[in-house]
Amino acid sequence: MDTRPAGGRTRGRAARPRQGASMADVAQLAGVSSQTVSRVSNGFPGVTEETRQQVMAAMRELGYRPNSAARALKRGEFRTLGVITFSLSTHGNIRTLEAIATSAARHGYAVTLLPVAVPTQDEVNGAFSRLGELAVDAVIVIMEIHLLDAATVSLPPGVQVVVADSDAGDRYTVVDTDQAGGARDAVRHLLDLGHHTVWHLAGPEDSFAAQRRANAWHAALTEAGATPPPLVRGDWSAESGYRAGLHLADHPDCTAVFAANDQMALGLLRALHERGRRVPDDVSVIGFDDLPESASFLPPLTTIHQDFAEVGRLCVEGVITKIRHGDTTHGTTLVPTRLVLRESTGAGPAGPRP
Amino acid sequence: MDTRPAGGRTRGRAARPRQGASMADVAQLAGVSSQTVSRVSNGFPGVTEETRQQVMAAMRELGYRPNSAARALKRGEFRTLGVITFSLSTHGNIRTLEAIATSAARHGYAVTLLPVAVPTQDEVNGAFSRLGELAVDAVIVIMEIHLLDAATVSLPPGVQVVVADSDAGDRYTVVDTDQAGGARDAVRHLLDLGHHTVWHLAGPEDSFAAQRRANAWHAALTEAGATPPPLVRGDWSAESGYRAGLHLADHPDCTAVFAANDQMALGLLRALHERGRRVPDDVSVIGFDDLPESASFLPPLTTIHQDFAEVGRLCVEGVITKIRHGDTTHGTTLVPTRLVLRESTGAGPAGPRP
DNA sequence: CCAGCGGATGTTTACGTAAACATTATGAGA
DNA sequence: TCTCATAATGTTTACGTAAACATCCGCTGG
Repeated sequence: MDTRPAGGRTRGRAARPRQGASMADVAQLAGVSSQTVSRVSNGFPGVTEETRQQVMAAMRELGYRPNSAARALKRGEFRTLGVITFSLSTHGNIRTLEAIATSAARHGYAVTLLPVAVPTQDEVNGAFSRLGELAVDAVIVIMEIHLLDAATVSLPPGVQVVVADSDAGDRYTVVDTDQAGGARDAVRHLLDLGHHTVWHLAGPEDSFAAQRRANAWHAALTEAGATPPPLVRGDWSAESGYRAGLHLADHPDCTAVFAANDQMALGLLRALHERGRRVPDDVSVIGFDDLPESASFLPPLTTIHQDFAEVGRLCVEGVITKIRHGDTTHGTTLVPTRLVLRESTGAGPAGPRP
Repeated sequence: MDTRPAGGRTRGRAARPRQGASMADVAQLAGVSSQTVSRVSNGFPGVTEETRQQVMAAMRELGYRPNSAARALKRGEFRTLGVITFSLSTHGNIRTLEAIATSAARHGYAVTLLPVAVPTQDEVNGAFSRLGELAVDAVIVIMEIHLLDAATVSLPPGVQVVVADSDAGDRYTVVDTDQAGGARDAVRHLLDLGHHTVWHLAGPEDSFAAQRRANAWHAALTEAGATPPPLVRGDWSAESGYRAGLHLADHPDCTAVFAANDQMALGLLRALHERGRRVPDDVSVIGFDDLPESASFLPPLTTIHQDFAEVGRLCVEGVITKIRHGDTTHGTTLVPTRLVLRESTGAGPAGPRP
């Protein structure tokens, strides 16, 4: 019996750093060729049950694990998806990322994270150039498209891309929440409750999601014959919502506010409370996102639920389809939203519609 | 001039799926050997400036990108860290992950995500066995240790591990927030404000973080000569905080509550408000985590700030040190917390201490 | 004037896997 | 009994890179 430690080599360098037994080692122990080990390892047919068992036993004994680098080199694919996103600070990005990771795992893909700390152009370029050397077959970008557009570094050839949370269906495959539909639902909900019009606390100007929510808000109002009040600008943060709320509290004719996300709605609620305006009696507030915490706001927040999990899932399936079929078509897939009724919205001055 | 498309091959299979030019292609175009290309690619000395420029030009022309699979195979390392975590649902995990990704990138490492959807034992085992085939040099586990302990699958040999958010310094290298210190600070702050004692809204029983916060709460109280009230159990969610709050609101002698996280504190605030108990006039509330939103709670929440970024950074540095030096020692690194004073805590019945 | 040195570059080889091809058994049908 | 097909297994080779070693060159110093 061979008494050398598992993974030892007869010839060559004493210390192979970290990497256990190879196919050759297993083959030797099992008394077969390494090709047979390969067949067993990949579950290929044409191996006797007896041989298979021997090989399996040898694998167990040596603690054999396929070397994924060698595999990737041979197969020409990594079975890995890259995810580019700047900062995981927003709830949506995280939920999407989580769904991507889960969905990718289900398809046998690993997920590699490419964080872009600061969303400057340099950082984005850096991420994309790093990407070139990265072991990924495809990339999912969770990022506002203008940053992607401005990137001077081109994507490595052969690396497929799907973009989430953006609108560039003409140049990329895009999966996104139906921002416009959700915003429209929010506005209609408030109008249906009898509010003459709806104010909008928008996200930052450079965000397409914010822009589309604001556009849809405006369109839904004019469609319904209501006069859009001046748009109030926030930056997604609760703090900015608070500041905007102090401002809005001074408008006595403001009875309904659609905040472009739940965090700003939170700040808004605080400001209104401080200024003695009751929600929903004096002012109705609706948010967008449906954070887990939103149900515990004061009062619990009526909001538009986004199905981030579905967005992530569709991103992965889209990108894997592209890998499989070398697909180069573009297009946008929209994931519907859902109105979640809680206690922050109530009847307006005109009374609820029948 | 050669008119074949870049990356084309004279011999062999027509369609090499996705993979551009190789070193050999660059070498041929530049009129040098592939070894020289390798030297240029890795920035090694011993190459004339003139040759270097020629090679670089050829690289650009062919869009050459080093094949990371081949590199990994040759070098025996992947320059990749795996991160195991179940669900990215908690603020802390995400912040830690973000810091890990950023810090890893700075060290030239990529980060691969290993999500464990449901924290069942099977799932954890699955993640660990997938890990064996995964292209990672080391693993950072963000997980309660009891799940790691119960995993029947052993880690692949040669893969270093660092655990965050846990306490297993005797068996693993651990980086964690100083849970006990933070909890002690929270309790002392409330006692200093003149509260006779402090109630505790704890996290779930199976969480070590929750357990340590609860233990420290108890210890700090007895140390100070105060009588610990019965512990109230939550599950980290705002909803559970709300339920607990309804319960606590009925105790007239409850003037100060230390919630084990900010989300439960949020629910607690809502319940107290609903029951007409003013914060901080009637009841003081302190949280733990310092979510970005906590400053916009009603009222803004006094809380214990956790430095997740530091935890992530230390995890990466720890694990890279281990990789470099084959370190097998264990030990725990604690990251200090910081008391963030806002408006949810105020003077107790005994009045603030001098 | 030549040995010898050192810098620049080329050649060989191995990393671990798996496709492609080659070889050896086994058994069925003529 | 002797093909010949077929299944089981072995052998060769290539994937792209980089370490190790080999070669070539010009120049310095004796």
